[in-house]
Amino acid sequence: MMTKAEFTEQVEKLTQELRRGIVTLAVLSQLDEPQYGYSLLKRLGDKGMEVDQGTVYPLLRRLEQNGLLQSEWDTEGSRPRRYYQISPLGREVLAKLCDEWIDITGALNVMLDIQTPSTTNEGE
Amino acid sequence: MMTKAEFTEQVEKLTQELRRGIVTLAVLSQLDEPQYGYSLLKRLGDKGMEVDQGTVYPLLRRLEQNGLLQSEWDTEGSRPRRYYQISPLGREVLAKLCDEWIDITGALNVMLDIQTPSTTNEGE
DNA sequence: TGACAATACTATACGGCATACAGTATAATG
DNA sequence: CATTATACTGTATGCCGTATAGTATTGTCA
Repeated sequence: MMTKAEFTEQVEKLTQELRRGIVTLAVLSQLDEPQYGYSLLKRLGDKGMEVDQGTVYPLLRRLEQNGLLQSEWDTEGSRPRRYYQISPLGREVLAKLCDEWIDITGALNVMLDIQTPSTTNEGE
Repeated sequence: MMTKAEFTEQVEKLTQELRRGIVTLAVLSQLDEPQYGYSLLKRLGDKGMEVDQGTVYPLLRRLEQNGLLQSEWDTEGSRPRRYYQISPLGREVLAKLCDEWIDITGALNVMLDIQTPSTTNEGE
């Protein structure tokens, strides 16, 4: 038997998996202008994507390590901040990922029978 | 330095992460009518979502273990097939996940739209 | 002024899942 | 009768998000 709590837990676990990778896409898309971890965190939250500190900071480091981001310290302000910005390579990758994203959402929305306002309703 | 091959590899890795969890959603959505692994595999492919055997079979087992699917053997046909179908619990979970999916895509599409150079030129 | 919350970052351990890889076995096709 | 497509099982691996803990500064309010 499955209790209500276990049901919720299941949903949360699957939702987490659902968000996986998508957060990366979101982050890359928001780093056209340089931002530091904390500000990015707030910005994503403002736009309706709540992300944990423990997700964002490792993610930023990973992305930089992979060459998709560039960063530098700003020690002149009130306190040291590491500003991240998308790199040229990152832009290329982002473009590819956007394409993939469109494909994926297209396929899935058909399966889920979701009416997307962006897709043209030609045919049928 | 990043070679072309490494670039592609990066994109593929991130795409994989992007698809993560989404495949689950796709599978659940396609199991209103009972299907066996192999037919599901083909069906997903037909709808534009290529998935590997090594992804689908473990996924089906996991989902059944979690109570989201029900399955039974059909040994009467030409060869034994395990037919999977979504369970009542699975339906509930699917509904929730759909809501999440809509939220996530909504937030992300806004973020990605901001990036499109053709749209807003305000602000600088 | 001194305590506490918010800011801002780093580091490590853990668990879940997709994939790779390997294996088993039957049916259809030529 | 051998090869391919079908159809499933099982294990090992790697990556990532999260939890957790830790460090240290800034701002605020009493």
